[in-house]
Amino acid sequence: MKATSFHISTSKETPNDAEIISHQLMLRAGMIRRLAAGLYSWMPVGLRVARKVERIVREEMDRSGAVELIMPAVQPAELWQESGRWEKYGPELLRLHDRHERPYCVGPTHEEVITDIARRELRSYRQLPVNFYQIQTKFRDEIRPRFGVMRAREFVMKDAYSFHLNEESLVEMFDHMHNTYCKIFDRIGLQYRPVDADSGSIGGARSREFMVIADSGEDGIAFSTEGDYAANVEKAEAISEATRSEPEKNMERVATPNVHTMQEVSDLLGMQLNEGVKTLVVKGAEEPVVGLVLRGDHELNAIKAEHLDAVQAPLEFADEADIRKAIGCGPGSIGPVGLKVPCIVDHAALALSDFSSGANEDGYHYVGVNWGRDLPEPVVADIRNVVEGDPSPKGAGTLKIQRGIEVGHIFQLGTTYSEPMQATMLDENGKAQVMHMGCYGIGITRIVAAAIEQNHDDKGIIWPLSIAPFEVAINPIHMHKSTEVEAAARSLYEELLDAGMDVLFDDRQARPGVMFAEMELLGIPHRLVVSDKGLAKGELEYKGRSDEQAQQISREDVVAFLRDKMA
RNA sequence: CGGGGUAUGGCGCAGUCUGGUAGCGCAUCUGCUUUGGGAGCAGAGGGUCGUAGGUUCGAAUCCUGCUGCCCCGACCA
Repeated sequence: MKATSFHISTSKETPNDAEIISHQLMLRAGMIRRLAAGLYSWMPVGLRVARKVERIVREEMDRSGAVELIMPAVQPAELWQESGRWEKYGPELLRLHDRHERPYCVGPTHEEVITDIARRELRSYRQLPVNFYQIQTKFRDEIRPRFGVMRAREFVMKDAYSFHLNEESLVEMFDHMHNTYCKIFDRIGLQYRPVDADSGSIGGARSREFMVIADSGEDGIAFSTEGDYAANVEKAEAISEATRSEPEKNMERVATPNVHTMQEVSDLLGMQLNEGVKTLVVKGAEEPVVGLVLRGDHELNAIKAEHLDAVQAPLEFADEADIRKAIGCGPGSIGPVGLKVPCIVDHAALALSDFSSGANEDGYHYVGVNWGRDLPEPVVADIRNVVEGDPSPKGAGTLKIQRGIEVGHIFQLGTTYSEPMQATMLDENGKAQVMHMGCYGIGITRIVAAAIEQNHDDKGIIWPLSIAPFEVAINPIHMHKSTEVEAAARSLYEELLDAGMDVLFDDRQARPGVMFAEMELLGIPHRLVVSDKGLAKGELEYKGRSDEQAQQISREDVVAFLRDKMA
């Protein structure tokens, strides 16, 4: 590609509404342009990257035996009513009507459509297993789109759906896709980690997320210092603490006027955060409210809490009026002793002795509280987020926590969709069986942003070779003044094209400083400089994007040299 | 949805408090000079100051409504 016939549009200034580095650099490099909240145009440079990601995903999916198809973006409401998600999905589902006032939605995902296809197309177990995939634009009406294409409303996803005679076959495919995903992220060149995950609104039994490690990630991931245990913090199991010690103190009621937060209470009582419990009040499934008791320094895990039968899903905190009505005091003074509503206690809180808690009376707390003695042994559950240093749930090692960006997610759906939508086929005995399903997603456009989060410096993007918009940039110095430089640059360009390389020839007559700065901002992995000085010696200058120093190479050996660099 | 902020040329901003000819930097265009790290000089083009209404002799500026955008949103018991 010649720069004069391409469209490069870079900026020295950082747009003020871009928070994270990938968003800033994508705008500065002219990869994307915002149209409206969460809606972006992919400009030529950006599209080249997205297409390379797609190509790798497509090649590996094809190699895995999956078959590509493409389904409509707009889907009839009936299908979603059949699966039950028309009601369940909520405002993230963009709903619309056609001219006949028939209801439709813009697909945020395609389980319904593919299940409809499967029940029409797949009649015999002999056709299974089969794995269909597509690379297609999705729309999710996010509450708060942000971070550019990282959390956009419209985005490109690779989604795959597999169908099976039985669960064994599904598990086999799940493991196969797990491997395929590892190959994909290895090929792209990302530092990532597969983790256990909650399956969320998609439903189903087991799921794994593929996380790109980055401090700006929206998810926490917990992993063991020993062994291969890794899980999303949403899902990571906080295992029971050591048994508690014997009571030494008597329970006492103390005045704690005008203190509300756990930190204030602890400071006033001269205790550590982890020597008391806090009680959060949420809406119950049957009772109006339910108390959740945690050790003072721990955080509630909303996902775990809403999986509890007693707790309303989705999780919602009780407001102050509800709390006063049910408990008789305001938030800030609630505790499990004498609590008039059902309560569930986290393992770590249960392991405390002589602890502090709210007294269910405004302005008072208890100290020296002990389970079993001062109040009955409670219902216990894992309802907290794991923290660094927690023991690994799989035995050896302790947990560490990193931030990650979710770029892939694979699920064992089982019969979550096939059952309500009656997707059946005949088994070897001629009996109708409900098909088992798996589904497998990769955020194509999010990978682009995630790759930048992981690979950049103060000059700009540093693309992994596999997804760079161009592999090599040719920067001629004073080409418009030197016919030698021009001729050499043009023949170099042709030679590299013939060698199958993806070349950007900067034939714009720009000053050297401008060319260098732009090529670095764009993150092109390899740079060749053609100058009179070098040509006199039969040399070109080479610099890798993250090299400290440029080096002189022989003009003759350039293709071999680059091939070696790209290997 | 709740809270906060913001809206002035393509981008980044000043001007608003204290009403009186709409400005700066980047970008763009022309010319000359320059040429190995986002050039210099000279000139040019481009803005109904988000929108609707109000106050006033006069509104980017004061008042009211609306809209867009950005940020934050149990972590507290």
